[in-house]
Amino acid sequence: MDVVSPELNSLLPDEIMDTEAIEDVPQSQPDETAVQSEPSDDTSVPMETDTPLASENLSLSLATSTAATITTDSVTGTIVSTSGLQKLTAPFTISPANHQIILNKVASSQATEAAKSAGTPQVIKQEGQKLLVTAIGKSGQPIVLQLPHTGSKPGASQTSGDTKPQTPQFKVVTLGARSELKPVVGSAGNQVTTLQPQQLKTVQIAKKTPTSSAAPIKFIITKTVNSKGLSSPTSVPPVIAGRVLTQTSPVMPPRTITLSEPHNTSIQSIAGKKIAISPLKTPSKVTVVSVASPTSNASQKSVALPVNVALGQQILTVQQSTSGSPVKLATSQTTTQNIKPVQSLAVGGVGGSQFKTIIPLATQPNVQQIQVPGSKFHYVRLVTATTASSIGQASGPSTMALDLIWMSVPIVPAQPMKQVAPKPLTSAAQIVTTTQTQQRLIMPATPLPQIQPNFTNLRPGTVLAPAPGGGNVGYAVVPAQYVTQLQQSPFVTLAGSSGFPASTGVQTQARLPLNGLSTAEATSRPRKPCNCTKSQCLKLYCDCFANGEFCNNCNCNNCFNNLEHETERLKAIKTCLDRNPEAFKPKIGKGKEGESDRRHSKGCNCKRSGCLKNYCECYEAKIMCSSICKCIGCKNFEESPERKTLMHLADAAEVRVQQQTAAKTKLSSQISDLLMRTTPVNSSGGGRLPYTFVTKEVLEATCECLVEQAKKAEQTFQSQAEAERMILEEFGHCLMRIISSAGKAKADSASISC
DNA sequence: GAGTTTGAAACT
DNA sequence: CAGTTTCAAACTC
Repeated sequence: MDVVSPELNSLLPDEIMDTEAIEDVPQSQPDETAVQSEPSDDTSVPMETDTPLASENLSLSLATSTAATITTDSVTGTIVSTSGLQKLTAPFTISPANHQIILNKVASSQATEAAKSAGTPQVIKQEGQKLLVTAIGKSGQPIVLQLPHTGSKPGASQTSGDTKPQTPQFKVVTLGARSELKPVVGSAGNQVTTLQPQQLKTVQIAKKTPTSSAAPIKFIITKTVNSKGLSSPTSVPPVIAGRVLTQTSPVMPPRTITLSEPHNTSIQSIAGKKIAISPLKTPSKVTVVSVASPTSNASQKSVALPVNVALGQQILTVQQSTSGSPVKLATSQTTTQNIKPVQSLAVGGVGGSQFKTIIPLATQPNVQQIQVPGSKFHYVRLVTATTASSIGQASGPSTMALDLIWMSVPIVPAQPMKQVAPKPLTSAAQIVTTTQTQQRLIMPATPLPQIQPNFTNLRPGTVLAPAPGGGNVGYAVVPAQYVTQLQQSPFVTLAGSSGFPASTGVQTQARLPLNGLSTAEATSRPRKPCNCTKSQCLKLYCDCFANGEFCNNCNCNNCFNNLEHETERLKAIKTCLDRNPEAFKPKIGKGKEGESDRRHSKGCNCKRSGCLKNYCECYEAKIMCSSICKCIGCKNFEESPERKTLMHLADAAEVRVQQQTAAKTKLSSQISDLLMRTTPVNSSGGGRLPYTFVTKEVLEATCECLVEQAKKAEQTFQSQAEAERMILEEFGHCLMRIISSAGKAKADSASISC
């Protein structure tokens, strides 16, 4: 196991790297019932830690037994929040079909006892927040999430007399596991324990709330890497730190849940099982992502089930790997104070697949946390097993081959949750065929015109609950940049077949909006590989580095912008931030207050390009120069005729490219269609008849007829002219018969095809 | 593809 | 902060 070395720690700002607040929470609830059943006491806090969370806490839990008994299409009940001084009751609906639970606060807390008596999972939900819990693929496998306070109000929920910062806690609880898989849990004692089936493991990460109002909260990142080293980065919008409880039955595979609290988060997927998530870009645009749940299937065997659970402002992504598709995940939480051991819970996989839990502990080397100075984001290097047998077997993880996964854990203050009216999946959404055991993300190919107006004002992470009975699809608003990544990831395409075919695709590097480019622009074209030769990709000359990305599939030489040179990279990051704290922030941001247009944060300094070439950062970002630009001879302003001309030309060129592309596509399709035809039958009425009817046999027969006709003329002593006429006449008859036969065959073919 | 131009980043 | 150098992308041929 790797831990952050003192050297690395020293490189990072204290306010970021100080993770002492992360507590190693003892697994005080080793059995299912302890976790499944929330305390009957309304004032009790359903968390294992002794830190009172009060009203800031959010908890959502689903009892294993209860979930197992959910066989109807839906279960409706009430969840009661009993966190501290605030009592919240929230009606909830559990729909096994979609495995989503939408919580809405209600004014009453009366359902506490009812829920308890009925064995109903209790969910403690913070006021104003909405939780969407998506089970991992099927009923009986609910994900229980408990969310602590958002961190935006540090200490707000503290009880009187408690001078210590509140300790929001994040917990991952996994109940049971597939028999062939064992969750691996690291403990503070540098131990690795293996969860037995049906054994409940509670991993809780405590985080002290920073005294600052901008309390960074880290959250959850889910990363799935299959056996081929492919990963499925999932962006995690701002989320409230919380608890995640994953329940698995003995026959069900353990769940892998990675949680993070990102802020300005960008996820970078890198081939080679390395994940780098950049926090350096602030999502400026949100895209609606519908989260679909698979149908219930208790017998799922090989499944890739990505589940995005939006929690507050964040989306939890839970993905279950398929066989041969190890899932690597990590739970990490950083704080600005007091590093304490952090446990991550890894869950097993299916049949040789690898579910693993990475448990970052300050004293243990299995997780390395690296904070990007000033970026409110840090990397977590996860040590994971790469051999299916090591983890998938009950023999324990001691023999597992370790691999590394890097995940960024953005630190973001939680944001208030927006209530959004449920929107059913509409036809505008991209159709995703959901297999019985698979869960897919459904992302509208178009902005869902019916609901877009509502979405445009939503904050990332907003959860749109599916309309009651409106199907099994909900929506979560996530930064658009994440959608691109999702679209690239098996989460979308995937989840698919049991063989996880989609995951076999090459994992591409994250596409981040570059310097203010719109999401569409950023996502419409892949990020260019850098060609750095002298900077080692550790200076801002390198676009990859500047965008907070690792180099991947680049053409650079002597590249240090990778995990192999983490020390150097961190130094470089620190150097850049020392030089310019805004170095990794998007250059294109909002204009002055009241201005809606984007503008370059520093302005350009162009002298020769007239700001009408891509040398100009403003022009490159497709924005006009502003008053802060120091350019000379600028022509990149609204009324500039040169700019308009260029724009028109660019538009025309783009149209031409699109047309050419469309023409090529059409032509290719037509060619393919022609090649695919086995019988060249002309489908158009009155068209040509199939030439294939003029076969060798037909020709021979025709010739025989003509010869026979010639002989007949000769035998009857016909003149040459008459003989020719007879032969030609016979030839005509032959042609007529050929045509007739062809036409008949055509008709027969048509009738068959129809 | 090589060479040139350009402007941001880095350096002094 | 200004001037210079370095650097890699954009651009031209």
